[in-house]
Amino acid sequence: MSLGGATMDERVPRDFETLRATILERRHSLPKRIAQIAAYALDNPDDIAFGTAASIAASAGVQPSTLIRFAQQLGFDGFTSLQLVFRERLRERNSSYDERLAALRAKAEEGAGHRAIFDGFVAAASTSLNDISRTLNEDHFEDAITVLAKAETIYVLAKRRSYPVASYIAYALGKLKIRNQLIESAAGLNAEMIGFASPRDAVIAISFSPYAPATIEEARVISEQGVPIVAITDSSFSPLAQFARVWFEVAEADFAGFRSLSATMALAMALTVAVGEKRRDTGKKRKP
Amino acid sequence: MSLGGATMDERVPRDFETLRATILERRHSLPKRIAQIAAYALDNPDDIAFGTAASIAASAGVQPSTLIRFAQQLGFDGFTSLQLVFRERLRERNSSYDERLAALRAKAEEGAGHRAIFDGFVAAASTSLNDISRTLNEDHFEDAITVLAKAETIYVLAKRRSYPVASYIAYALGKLKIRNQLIESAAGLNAEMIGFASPRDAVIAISFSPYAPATIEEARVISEQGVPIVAITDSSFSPLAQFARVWFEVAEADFAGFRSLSATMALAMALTVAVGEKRRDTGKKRKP
DNA sequence: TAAAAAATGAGACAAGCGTTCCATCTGCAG
DNA sequence: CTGCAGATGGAACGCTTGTCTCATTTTTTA
Repeated sequence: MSLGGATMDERVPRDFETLRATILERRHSLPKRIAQIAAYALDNPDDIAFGTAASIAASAGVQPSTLIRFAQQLGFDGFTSLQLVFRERLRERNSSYDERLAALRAKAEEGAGHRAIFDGFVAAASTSLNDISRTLNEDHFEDAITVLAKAETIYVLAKRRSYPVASYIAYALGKLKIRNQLIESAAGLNAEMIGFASPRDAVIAISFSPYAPATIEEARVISEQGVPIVAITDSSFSPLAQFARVWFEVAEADFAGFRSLSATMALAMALTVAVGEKRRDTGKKRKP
Repeated sequence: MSLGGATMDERVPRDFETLRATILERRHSLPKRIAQIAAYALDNPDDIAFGTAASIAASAGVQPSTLIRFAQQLGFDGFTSLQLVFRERLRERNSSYDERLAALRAKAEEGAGHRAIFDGFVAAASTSLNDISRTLNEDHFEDAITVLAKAETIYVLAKRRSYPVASYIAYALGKLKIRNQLIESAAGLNAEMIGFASPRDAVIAISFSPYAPATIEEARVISEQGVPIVAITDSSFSPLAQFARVWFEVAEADFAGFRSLSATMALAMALTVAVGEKRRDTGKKRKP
């Protein structure tokens, strides 16, 4: 009976943040060696998650038994249960973005207010940025810059959903005083516009599934003229990839049926500025 | 000697990405049971990191010994060494959002090279998203949705740097079958276009410092016609704010002189979708 | 189809694990 | 200084772990 009472008194912290708070709170009332471990645990949470009781105790400069007393003092029944909290923390942190996005999607679907919609788009954008910064192929990036920096005129080709990116690229290239041509024409003169492109020029083409047929067709024509294409698309099966000299695979997360543009946008900005920088450098070298 | 040769032949993947690539590459040449574990490992990397050989084998539906053969086939000398790679992955991924951002920014600032430019733009975009999700005023957001949902036609007004956002809004509104008009005209008929707007319509206007004079002027004219304006701009001193019924302050981080658009973009997407949703709901209520 | 080779399953085993127990030490009240 | 309770160290224990071995099954080859 009294044992049952005792275990009910001590609320066992099940998540890392609660545990952390509990430790900080009791910090000053803990015995010396136990406090020593407490400090080590908060400083090296990863070691607690992965290490063995023996290795952790050695690193912290205490005996393994002290480690267990520490766990018990916090209400756990042993080191193993305490370690689970530290492991769970790693699991959660790792998948937090995807899970958060999934949760938001579910929330938004059941109609949980407009704030959820906003949060969803922010989460989708963050996820996309995370992904691209992990997966960007640096060699492709360098190749693309080389191709574009050599071009006399950079043509920019994108329709529909990708069009905003194209219009931004055109704006930024203009600001950098790099000659460029956005392939769009209210008068339906795209074909003629493309006809002017030569192998000394280059194209940035952007298209995601479902690929705008016009983009694909224009990319085909322009690549047959020998103009090198730098493509931003969403998979190696993209019809755009086959025409491209260099292509980037960008996986954008979506929300409410609308895919983010943040990763594509960041890549586009980086490409543009890097090309500008490369031109300045080679310009200096030519006429020093 | 022959042993030395053997170990040198097999390059042991030390980081998770390499390991993943290796597995995917050999996927089809692996024995059935081994392939079974390979698939499980890529699907449940967390389980591999934390589980014991026995528990993982049970979850994957194989014998523990098969797990070890899998590890050896990849060049590891046992399950334990393979597990270390999966653990290292969690350790690295764990670095929190802010830490990662700081690392990116540091790299971008000190490190020359083109990768640094890319990192810089990703960092700027992430920072902007962080900021906006902290500072977005929920009441303003609701007000803006109310104003826009009531509009017969939504006019979209933005030039230069903000134009990509406007073109995206127009695209998304179109997809949601919401009548809209992007205020741009190759023929210089903007004034006439604006003239059609009535108080039963609404405007989304976007402009950041240095404010495009045309945007400000058009916003002034259209507000004098009694058309409510929802503005996205960068400060309360913005000339756009004074004409607006509702306005949002969006602080975008910049890199290399180019400001991010990610926060503005996320807000624009959220506004658009939320308006679409609100219209569906009130539509249902009106004629059930 | 028969023989050889590769893959697999299942049990054995030593090493290392978390935990417990008890002797010793430390700090403090009387 | 003595007595005592809590804190600590270190050895011992039982159990689970990863790995190895070997018999059996499956696949490949001739």
